[in-house]
Amino acid sequence: MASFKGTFVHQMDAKARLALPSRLRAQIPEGGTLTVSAEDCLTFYPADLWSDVERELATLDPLNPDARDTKRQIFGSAEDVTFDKQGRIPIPVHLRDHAGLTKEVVVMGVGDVIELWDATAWQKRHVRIVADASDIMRRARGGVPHSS
Amino acid sequence: MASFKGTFVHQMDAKARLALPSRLRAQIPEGGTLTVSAEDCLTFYPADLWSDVERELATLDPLNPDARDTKRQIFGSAEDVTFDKQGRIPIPVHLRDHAGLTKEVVVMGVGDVIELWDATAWQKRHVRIVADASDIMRRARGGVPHSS
DNA sequence: TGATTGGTGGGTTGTAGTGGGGAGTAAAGG
DNA sequence: CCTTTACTCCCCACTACAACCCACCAATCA
Repeated sequence: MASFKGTFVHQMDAKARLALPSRLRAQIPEGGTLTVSAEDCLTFYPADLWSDVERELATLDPLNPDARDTKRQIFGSAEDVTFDKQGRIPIPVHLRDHAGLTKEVVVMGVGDVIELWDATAWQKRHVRIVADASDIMRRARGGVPHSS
Repeated sequence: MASFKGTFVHQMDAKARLALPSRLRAQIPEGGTLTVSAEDCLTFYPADLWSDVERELATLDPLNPDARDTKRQIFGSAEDVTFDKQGRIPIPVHLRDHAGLTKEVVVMGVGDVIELWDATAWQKRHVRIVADASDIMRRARGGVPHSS
């Protein structure tokens, strides 16, 4: 299983291309799947991990309307991405919009996935995380619902 | 098994032809079957999956009136579709009407099937799905009956 | 300091999406 | 039975975008 670490700031160019850091890219030569996160960022799943997600969704009951909406939300916003010769991936418009990506993008290794944040959006969230670090980490175990 | 992902907006032309995105089309060179969904949209089943659907429907109890209506709805409106040389499929009138398709059509990969939505209809539903995402995904697992 | 690797930018080519014309086929009507 | 009409399919043409290629710059390491 891949283990992604570290934070990098990269530039998304005018053609909406984004270079993933070679440190991270080295672990996923075959590419993977990019989709929206529950937060205002994007999540990149390596190919093997994404197939786990699909297996999970396949177990949902096709006769349940909520299950269908769930699959629409997940699959509909997902995109397969591969690297060009320079190690860049194109970011589709709807994903760009969801995460509010403009130019400066924070690429972050988060264990088994990679997250993409708009630089200023991440900055704001980061100071909050640092400030509340002890509380957050305590609650992380509990499963206590939290207010955004 | 095919895995359809992504959301695309395509134009249905005056002759009621609709081009499927090449990303999706590449997975189904032989065409498939188009029919109505439980929601206000159309569902495209790749050829191999459609036979599963038929098998599934065959297991429904013939003494159950709802089962009979279900079979009428699904089989009665189903149409085999193949691509023309430009990768387009013709949308029959009754299917167009069911989904309220006019010109702008949202083509969405939803795992093992492809769904066709009228653009504005999907837009409305999408904001609702996003707003209620956590509830919907919880119910998707539970099988709790839902309103609307 | 030279070489190599990683990130960024730009030009070019191929292909996907769209629209319209024309031929072939089947249905409808005289 | 022949004619007309409508519809479907096929083909061609245009446009726009996406993928590929090449070149440069900066940073790191020997």
